[in-house]
Amino acid sequence: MVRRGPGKPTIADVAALAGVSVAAVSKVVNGKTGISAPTRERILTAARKLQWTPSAAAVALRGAKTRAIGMVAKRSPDLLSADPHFTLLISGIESELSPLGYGLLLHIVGEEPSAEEAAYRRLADERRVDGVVLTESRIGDTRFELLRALGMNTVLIGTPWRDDPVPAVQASGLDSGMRSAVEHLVAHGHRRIAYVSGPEDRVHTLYRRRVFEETLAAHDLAPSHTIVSDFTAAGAVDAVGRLLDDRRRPTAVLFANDSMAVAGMSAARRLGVDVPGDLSVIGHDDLPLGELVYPQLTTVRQDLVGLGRAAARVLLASLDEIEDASLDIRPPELVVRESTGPAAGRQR
Amino acid sequence: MVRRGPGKPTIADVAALAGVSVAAVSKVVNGKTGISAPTRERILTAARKLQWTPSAAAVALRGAKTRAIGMVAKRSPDLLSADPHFTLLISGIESELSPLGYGLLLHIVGEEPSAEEAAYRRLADERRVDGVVLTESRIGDTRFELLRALGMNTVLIGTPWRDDPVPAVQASGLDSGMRSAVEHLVAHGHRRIAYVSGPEDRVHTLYRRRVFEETLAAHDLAPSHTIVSDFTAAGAVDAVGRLLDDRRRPTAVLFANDSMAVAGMSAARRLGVDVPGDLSVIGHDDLPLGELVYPQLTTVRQDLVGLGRAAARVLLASLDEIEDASLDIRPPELVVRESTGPAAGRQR
DNA sequence: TACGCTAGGTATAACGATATACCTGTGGCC
DNA sequence: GGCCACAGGTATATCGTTATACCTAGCGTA
Repeated sequence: MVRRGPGKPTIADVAALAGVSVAAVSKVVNGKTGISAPTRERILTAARKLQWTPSAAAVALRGAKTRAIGMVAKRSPDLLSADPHFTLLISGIESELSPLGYGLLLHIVGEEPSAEEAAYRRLADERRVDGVVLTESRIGDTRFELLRALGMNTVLIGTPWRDDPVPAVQASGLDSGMRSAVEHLVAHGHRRIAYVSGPEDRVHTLYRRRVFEETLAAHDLAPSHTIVSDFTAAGAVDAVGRLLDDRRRPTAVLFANDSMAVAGMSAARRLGVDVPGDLSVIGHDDLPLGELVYPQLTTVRQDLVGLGRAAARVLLASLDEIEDASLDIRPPELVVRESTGPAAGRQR
Repeated sequence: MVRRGPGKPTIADVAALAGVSVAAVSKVVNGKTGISAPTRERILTAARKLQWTPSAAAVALRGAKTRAIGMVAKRSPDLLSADPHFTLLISGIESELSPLGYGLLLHIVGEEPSAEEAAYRRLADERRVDGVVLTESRIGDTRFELLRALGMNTVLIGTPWRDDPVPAVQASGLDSGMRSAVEHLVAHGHRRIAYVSGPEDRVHTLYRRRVFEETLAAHDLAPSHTIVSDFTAAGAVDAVGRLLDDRRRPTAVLFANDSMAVAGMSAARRLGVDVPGDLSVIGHDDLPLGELVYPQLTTVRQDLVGLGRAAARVLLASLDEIEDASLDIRPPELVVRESTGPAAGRQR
């Protein structure tokens, strides 16, 4: 049998090496007073020599703090990788958690309705995390109640459904992105503008559609088409097919995310429709993807990393890890690139 | 002061409700023998009624098993979201971990050299995870030694550097993807073929370049250009610029990942070079992105989800959670789409 | 009858860190 | 000189589970 390494040092080993009690070591590493400077030094040196760090499990058991945050992403792998929305949020969250030694416990569940709830329940029941981040606020969302019942710290990225008293983070001037997108199109002479939205159970889907319609109405216009889609490439291709089939086809389309927009652009060009010559296309989120393609995608930038960071800070504040949760999130703004132009039939 | 909910039930509460000792409860939930069927039922009912689940922290402290796996991704948020490589791996890993109640603790660190090591060290020192997944095997990789020294279960996704005795998962027939990509091009009459690789410290970069050169050599050809890039869009654009500037410009380019390939295609078209008419382009990984764009990207498919799953299984096996770690990973294969065609100057 | 054996439990010591309560020696002060 | 205060510690209960050792009743057997 092999010796299992040094067997992992414990606080007792450090105490023994420094010639003090375990309590003294604990006090030093937790910054409590009552230990003289020379003793403190001896203890710290001993800890360094043994490469000792407090065991997360023991700390968690004692203090009921796990120093971890949970997040459940409800998406199929394919969709997840096609749309790096989550990835950016996660990056933002991590960037705030890391410096404080917090970890992010991630669960990816499929579309089965019960899987998500089960995942949250497990995180809470097993006390694996100190808080959770919720994304994609949905109509009739039951997750808040569940988590409140489980006594879990929660923060939502997005707009709460109704007036749910859940802490939420969102950018100020939330409608500015969609509004300036529509106005950009109108200013370029577009009169028939379509919207391809995400699934209707999302709160932001309805919100953005409302802004879309209101902005058009302010210019005495109505949506030419509104198609409910599903964030997939296939959905986008299908939507574009239907839009272009129409005798009164739109001259511009807004998509609910960038991957649909890119897929839509390709579908249009495959049908012999030039972007932006015959059809202007606008995406949403400003993922790196949009800059990669030709023509580059005009899109509504959303500060996803900022949203992630802000969400993390809200949780950290309610865990008394930081004083002030506030962090300003850049408001959504239109990024004009190459996929939009003057309305067809007007340009010459 | 508000009563803090039910105060979270413990095993003792369950035992009390069932009228047995805590030990009896523990035995039942862990499937040990020595408890009669009726008592077992009483205990299970009590547990259900109280919604009790063992506290992860206490279990971890006792058994030294945290039921969590760690992973450190070393990338900037931008790069991470441009290239969903990691996302797919994570999906695969999660799909194996979830059913067994294991969690994935994710850390995203920037490019600073020390950050990654610090993250691994922290995972190990604090005993937050039972094992870690390593990706992107690098030349002169120090992570294995570090983790071995820390006594951490480790699995590498990719080819180990030298003969490092670290458990690794990779597809069989690893070179088949790159080889058939080159052969596809040669068969279409391409003679001047370039390769835009990722950073040179990656093991797979060198490996693929070797396969690239060997396959060409088998057809009495040599690489027209080899450019070392960095997985970014800017890097790809720059590379394409240099390739097309050359009087003896290549008629085909292979890129080390799909985002570079897509960015490269766009750059070419922006320079008035038709894809695939004037330049054939091949990517690597087969991310959903490749199907979104126009023309659709010919690429080398890699079973990233499978690799993630296999890695998770190796760890689970070494943690005695499953018997057999084996899982077959689909070998890399060429997916021919629209971005490749006959060599320019040959077609008519 | 005494003995052993087993099924079906119970009591309790870990696991590692922390907070609380409790010592102890020294100096200051009246 | 006697007493107190306080710096600088120590000893230990505790968190929730699990594993180990140990009971105990009931039955079969010599």
